[in-house]
Amino acid sequence: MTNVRNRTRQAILDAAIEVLSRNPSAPLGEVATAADVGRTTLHRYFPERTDLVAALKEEAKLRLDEARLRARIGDDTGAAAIRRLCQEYFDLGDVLSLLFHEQIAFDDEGAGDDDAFATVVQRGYDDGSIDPELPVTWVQNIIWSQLYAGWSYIGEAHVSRHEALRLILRSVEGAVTPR
Amino acid sequence: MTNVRNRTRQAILDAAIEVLSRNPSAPLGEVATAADVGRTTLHRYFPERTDLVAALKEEAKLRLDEARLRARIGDDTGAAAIRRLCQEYFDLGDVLSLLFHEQIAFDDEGAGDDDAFATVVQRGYDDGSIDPELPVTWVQNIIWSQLYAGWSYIGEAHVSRHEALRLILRSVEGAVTPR
DNA sequence: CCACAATGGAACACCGATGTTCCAGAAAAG
DNA sequence: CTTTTCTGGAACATCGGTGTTCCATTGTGG
Repeated sequence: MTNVRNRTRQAILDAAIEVLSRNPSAPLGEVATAADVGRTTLHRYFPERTDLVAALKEEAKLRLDEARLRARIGDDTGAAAIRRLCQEYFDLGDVLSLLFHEQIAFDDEGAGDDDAFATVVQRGYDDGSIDPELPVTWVQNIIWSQLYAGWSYIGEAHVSRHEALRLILRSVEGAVTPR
Repeated sequence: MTNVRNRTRQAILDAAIEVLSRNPSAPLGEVATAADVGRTTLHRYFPERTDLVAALKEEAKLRLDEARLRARIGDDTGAAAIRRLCQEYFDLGDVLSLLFHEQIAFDDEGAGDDDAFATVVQRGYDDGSIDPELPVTWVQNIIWSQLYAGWSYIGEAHVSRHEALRLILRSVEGAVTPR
């Protein structure tokens, strides 16, 4: 039934996120294996590789939106909102690496997201928690790059997720706060 | 003669840096074309793809070392030294993207480089220009991720190299300075 | 000018990933 | 239990990148 199909489809997507985030050009067979599914079945759900990648972008965008909602970026000062946003994004884990390796990142998030983010930063300019010298897009870049740095740091330095998150928040705040 | 050979070899390496930094899995034919060289010739200098990649790592390490020397990281405060290091690294351009896409980055730079860097950061701890809460490796991560962010920012936001560098330096300094 | 080195194009075999088809077995729905 | 759906393995054709060989051409150095 459609229930089974959804479950299989989701299993494939999850596996794809895990595998392709580490190696964007991994063969589809690896994805299928990771999803505990035959390669045939994978092709049944996503006829071509591009179809899988497209669905993956959708999925990523979805999770990104959810994270943004959880962060309640409308509350508090701009900097505080961004801090919460970083925390939520951090928990996305593999999705982040995926967003990096593919060039799906910023521009592609959909206009709605960009606007919401711009509003937050603007609020930060006004309430004095974000340096007005830094353009909105640059603030965005800082966040992404620090998140990526944090995740790779976990792998390199054998550090807990918690500690990595602490460093990320510290660095982003330092980079964004007016001097 | 060996003179001609060196020139050809270098042309291939330069082209490889340019092409593979944008797309690490680009076919060798593209590299050859970019180098104005026949694919046959490329194979004559680098029999297998892995040979080219290895030589590329050498070349990158070389340029990295040169940049570090130019930065004179032994002088001034720790933060000032790191600032100059960022400037020099920034000028490496494509090499940076290459170092990112391959996993050649940090760990692989050779122990000598790591030690030199650790010394600088330590000096920063002592002279109060770098926050002692931030581990050496994390400072390293900040630098790399901000440099990468800066270069992608140039492509996205249509901003001059100079402006991107300014933002990088501003952000790194903010992230590293004790509060 | 001559000999030798270096080059690039063409043709080839090879390999791994991709996408397709077919079929038999498992699982869910009725 | 029976029917229908979903699955996964095997076999296959195809395609693009890789690495090799051969040969004719260019050009560099003596």
